Amino acid sequence: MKLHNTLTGKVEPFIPLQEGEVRMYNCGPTVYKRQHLGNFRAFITADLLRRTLTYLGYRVTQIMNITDVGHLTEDDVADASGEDKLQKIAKERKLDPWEIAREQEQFFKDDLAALHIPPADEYPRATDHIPEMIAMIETLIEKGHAYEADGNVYFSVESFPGYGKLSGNTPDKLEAGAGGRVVADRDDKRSPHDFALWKRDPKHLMQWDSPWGKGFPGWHIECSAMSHKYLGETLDIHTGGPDNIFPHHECEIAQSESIFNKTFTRYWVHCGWLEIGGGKMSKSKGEMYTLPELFEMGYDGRDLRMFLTRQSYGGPLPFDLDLLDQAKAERGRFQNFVSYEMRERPEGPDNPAVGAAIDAARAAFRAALEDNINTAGAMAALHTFTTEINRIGPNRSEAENVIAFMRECDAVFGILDPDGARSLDEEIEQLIAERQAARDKKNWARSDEIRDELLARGIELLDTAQGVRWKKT
RNA sequence: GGUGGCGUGGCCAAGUGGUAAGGCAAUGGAUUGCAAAUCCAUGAUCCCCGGUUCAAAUCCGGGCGCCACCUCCA
Repeated sequence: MKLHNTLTGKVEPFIPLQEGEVRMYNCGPTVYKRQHLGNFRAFITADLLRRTLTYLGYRVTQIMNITDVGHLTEDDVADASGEDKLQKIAKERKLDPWEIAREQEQFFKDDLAALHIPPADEYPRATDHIPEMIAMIETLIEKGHAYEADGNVYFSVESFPGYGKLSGNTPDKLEAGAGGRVVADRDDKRSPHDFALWKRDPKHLMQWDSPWGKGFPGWHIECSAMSHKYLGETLDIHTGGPDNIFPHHECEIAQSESIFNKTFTRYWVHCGWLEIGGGKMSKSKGEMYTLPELFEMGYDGRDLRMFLTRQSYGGPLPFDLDLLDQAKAERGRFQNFVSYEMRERPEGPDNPAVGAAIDAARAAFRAALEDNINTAGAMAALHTFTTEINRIGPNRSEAENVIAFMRECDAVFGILDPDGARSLDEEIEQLIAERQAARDKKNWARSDEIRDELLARGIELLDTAQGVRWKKT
């Protein structure tokens, strides 16, 4: 298995700290507003990693945080009007921020389920880990990495020489390249690059007691605290969206490594942006789609999975409805293959080419995944496979092996509907029978009339060599 | 200004030294009562200009274009 590591900028062999076991932390959602499709690219990437590692035989422990405390709107230049997003929405909706956080957390989990993303081992909430964060901040102060200023606590970036190793944004570069954007307008900070560990703001709706008075934690410390609690001092994998690289993950490294004096995360994995109209899909910009909106338009969770997984996770992914249709059509090809082409196959002589094709496809599939989760390559292997099998025309038992293999691969992609009990109501069964009778009499007009009627009701009829088949559209 | 990424056929996209996977769409053919599905066939001087090499989409240098981060953001 090879993975692209943001820390080195290279694809490198993945070797977990403990053989066969992977400890993975995923930066989760900020629960103040419904997540949109772009957000889910990061969560699908985490899911894909977990599924791939599991497929390859690793035992994976997966932790995803829930950021329910909200972030500082202006981490560096917060002032009296600086407001937390959660708090802002709460005011607008005249609701308790806790209520919104819990409601949005549930929506998030609903959306994960709709995307067929199995739950992580834990979804720790930031607000449930305030004592752990405070303890870490105290340690940072003791070790000289942080300082208090009037109820605020800041991390001193210059106390950590490794700052910038993840993103390339070292303090000198930030200084040189600031372009007027880094402004030292907070005089209680020793350096404009220092970031908040604990904030004092009487107007803030979520408040906790601390050694520095009432206040609330800075954004970055929660991930250092929770990853440590659930996964230990060194993580194998830490994931997130591209926006997390700087400053969030850079700051996490500074905090955790300053405390434990050891590598915080061995492999940093970040997905690329989901782009719409040439730019990123973003909560703070207008154009975006939530899952319920897309379901309303007739796409289902597996179509969205197909769209989000069919190309490599690392680069930018353009989004528009035409591309989503392309993905839906591509998924339809696989679904059709397992649900119809390979069903009710006739008995017949064995063909050794079928087993050989499965072996070859499995090897190609696995090799692609091991190469930095090359999903496009793995998909291509399956397309080549299905075409070859369709050409061969396997017998009944061979077709069962083919389906089993496709299901095996789908443990990674999660794009195939399980063929549950397939039944139609009696009226429809009767119409199908009536049409068959009409066809036997070559009454094509009546036959086509029934076919059109059923199509309008979402049942598509297909006349095959094995008789009439139907599928839901 | 700094940092990171991207530029491959109509669309999407693998491939990072040996002469371009795959999907979507389109067209023709086989099959079909007609369809659908399926199978077969058809398309690329890999952004530009130099250079290295027997050999470059792939390495090096220089351009051009696009995106993002540096402020909350997956």
